[in-house]
Amino acid sequence: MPKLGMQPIRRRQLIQATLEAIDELGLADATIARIAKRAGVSTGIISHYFAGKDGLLEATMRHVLSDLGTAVLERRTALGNAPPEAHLRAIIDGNFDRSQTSRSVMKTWLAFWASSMHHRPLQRLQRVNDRRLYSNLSCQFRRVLPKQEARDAARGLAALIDGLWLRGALAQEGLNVERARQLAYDYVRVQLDAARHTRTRANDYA
Amino acid sequence: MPKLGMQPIRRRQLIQATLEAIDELGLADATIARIAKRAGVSTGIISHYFAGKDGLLEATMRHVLSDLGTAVLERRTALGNAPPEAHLRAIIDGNFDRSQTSRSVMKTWLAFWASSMHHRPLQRLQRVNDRRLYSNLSCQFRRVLPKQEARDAARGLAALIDGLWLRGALAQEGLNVERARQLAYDYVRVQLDAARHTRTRANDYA
Amino acid sequence: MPKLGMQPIRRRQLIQATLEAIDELGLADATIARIAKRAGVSTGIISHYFAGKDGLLEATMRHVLSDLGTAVLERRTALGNAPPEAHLRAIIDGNFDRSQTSRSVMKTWLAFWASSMHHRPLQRLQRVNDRRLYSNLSCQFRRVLPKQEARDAARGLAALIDGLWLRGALAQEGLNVERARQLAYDYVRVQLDAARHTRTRANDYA
Amino acid sequence: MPKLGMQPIRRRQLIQATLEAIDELGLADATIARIAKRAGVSTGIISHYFAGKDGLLEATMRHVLSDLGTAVLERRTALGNAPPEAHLRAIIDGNFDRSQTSRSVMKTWLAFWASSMHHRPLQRLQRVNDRRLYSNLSCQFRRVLPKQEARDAARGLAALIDGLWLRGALAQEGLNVERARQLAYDYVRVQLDAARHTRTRANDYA
DNA sequence: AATGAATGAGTCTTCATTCAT
DNA sequence: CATGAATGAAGACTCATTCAT
Repeated sequence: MPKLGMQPIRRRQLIQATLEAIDELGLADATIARIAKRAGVSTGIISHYFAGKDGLLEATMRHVLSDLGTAVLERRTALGNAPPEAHLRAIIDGNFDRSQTSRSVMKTWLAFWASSMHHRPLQRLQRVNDRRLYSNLSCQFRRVLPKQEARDAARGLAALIDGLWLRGALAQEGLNVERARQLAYDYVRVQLDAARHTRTRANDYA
Repeated sequence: MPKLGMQPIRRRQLIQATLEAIDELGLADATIARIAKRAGVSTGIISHYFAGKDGLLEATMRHVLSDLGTAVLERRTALGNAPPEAHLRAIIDGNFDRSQTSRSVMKTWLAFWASSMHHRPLQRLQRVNDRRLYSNLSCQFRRVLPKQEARDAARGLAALIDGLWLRGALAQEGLNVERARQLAYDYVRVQLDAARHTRTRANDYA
Repeated sequence: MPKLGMQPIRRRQLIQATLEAIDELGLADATIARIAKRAGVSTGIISHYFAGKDGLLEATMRHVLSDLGTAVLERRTALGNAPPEAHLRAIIDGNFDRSQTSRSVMKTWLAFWASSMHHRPLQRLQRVNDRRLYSNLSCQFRRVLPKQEARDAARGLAALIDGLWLRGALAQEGLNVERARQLAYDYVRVQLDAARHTRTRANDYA
Repeated sequence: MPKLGMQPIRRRQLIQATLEAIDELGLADATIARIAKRAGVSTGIISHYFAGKDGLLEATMRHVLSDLGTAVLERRTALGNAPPEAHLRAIIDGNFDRSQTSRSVMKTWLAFWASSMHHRPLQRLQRVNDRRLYSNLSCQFRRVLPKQEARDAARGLAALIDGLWLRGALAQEGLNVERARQLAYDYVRVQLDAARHTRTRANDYA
């Protein structure tokens, strides 16, 4: 019986199995045989749905990326045009969403980062994401900071977020999400405080 | 007798070739055949000197790690017991030393980070390094900050450094070392300023 | 669905090819590439069905062993509880069955004997077989001989059988099965005659 | 200082190391690197003295063979023209001499038997030895047995000796030399008794 | 005489992909 | 839609041999 609409189901199954396999074995040892076994399907099906292993990996990365985008977007749409600090916190929170801080996803991210250096399609995905984070941050900081300061604040915060993530992925004890978020909040506050002082002082001279 | 003392020469040669191969092809495609060809030697020699590919990779990571350690140490020994800010800047400078910011080394780092998640020996090396950076930073902050604040400042700065590095490795335009250092310096200054205010205010109340 | 139930067919094919390869080239030169070529399949299939070369060799030895067991058993089940001499002759005949005296099988045996000294799994198989022959013989001799004599007769006959086999394998002219069997029969007769004399004499004294 | 007459010393050293290596690792894993290390010399020296590994193995087999020949000959020259039984026992004793029943030598024998099937030079050595044993036995039996009986007795005894040896090499508990010799003696006695009966009966009819 | 560095052919194994069913 | 048998290229590793010193 040719079940209808199997495609999305199978795709989700296989992407999930891929994440698990990368978590458990690492990207290098996540062979399609093992992924297929974990998903409870045959190896042939992977080529059928993803046109090869690369397609599956790309789809998996796209999936994780999309989760990240959603996690951020959800928080921000709720805010309307709240002050910059709220939006910046929402972006931070999105980046430290539970969907992004599970060990399996963090490992996958790290693996993708490394292989994106030599894989055009992955590289494109990763760069789009990088720029999105940067421009989101930059845009918010710009509401209260001069252009150059806004950019630097965005660069610093983006680096801080990624760095906290990275060290969390590598550390024995894992990522302490609460603490990471707090450190990022602090960074935001400091940058915004600087803005306030500048403005105040500017007013003094007026 | 055959040429004596070839071992250190060959080892250096092969480690260099490994770095280049990882830079150009990525860790996954850095086969011993390609590494050997690049070094201008036969494949057999790798097993002879490193007891297999894993040994070569471990030695390569150790080499990069040792360069990093040296880069930091050199700057700090010149300082004696200068104030914390000087030491913190020296640590930052060491981490952004030219030996650590070449594209080839940054790619190698990223590759090692990813594979260290599933490779005990690499994991050990990486963790030792991680902890060294943290404890160095923590130690300096502790000279002027209460314990908890010092720790958080160290965590933040370590993450910022790694994050700047990471984003530099991934970015199309590469790492802007000058700007990265400046952002890290700013972070240090902010943390130390906080300390000064606290102390000043404490004095006010006295 | 792909061809079903290929496994037993392929396994038999590959075991047969292994026997031929060992016969022609010796165990040391029976590479899986050559075995696969002889079987008309690719090398990969060997790992697929036997999980590596060792698995194939073990399966091959097991196959030869099983043939030997069958050759002996067939002859003995036909005998019911015939006198010991008949059973002993059946065991001898089984050991010199055509399935065991082809040059290819004899060479394989010799090769396995040699490598069983340093290969646990093969050693186990070989020892089970050795003990089976000894205990079968011992058991039959015991029906007419005192314990100690029965054991020695069994040891002698087992050695004679293996020795005839061995020398047949090594000799230029090959194994003369008829003559070998006759020599073994003679050995049996002599041992049993000794038993009869003893008993007769015992009766004389009665 | 070019030491004089190193050749025989080195050769003996290397042959001894070869025997030990085969004992410990098996022929397949007795690489020249391991043999050389065991002998405390460099690998190059093996080619120098034996023109390659095959030469070393051949020399090793020749050495063992020569020990066997000596063990038999020594015992027989002491006998002069004693009766056949004494000579046959001497041959048996020589074959079970301590130089031939150490585990290391027995393993080596087995390995050589197996590889002699596909190595002309080893095969030649082995066949010369086989025939020597057979003709020695045959010659002694011939002194008291008709031609055909003598040949069969020789074939049987040769097989028995080799079989006892073989099973001793393979058995967990090793070779029980005393028991093996006794079983071979028994075989001789039986054959010679048969001769005596025949002759006696022949006389009766006279 | 002796070394051991270096080679590179040869081995086993793994794995993404294909395809007949 | 789905299977899994089969392929064969590519990988890491081993090892006998060579040769400059």
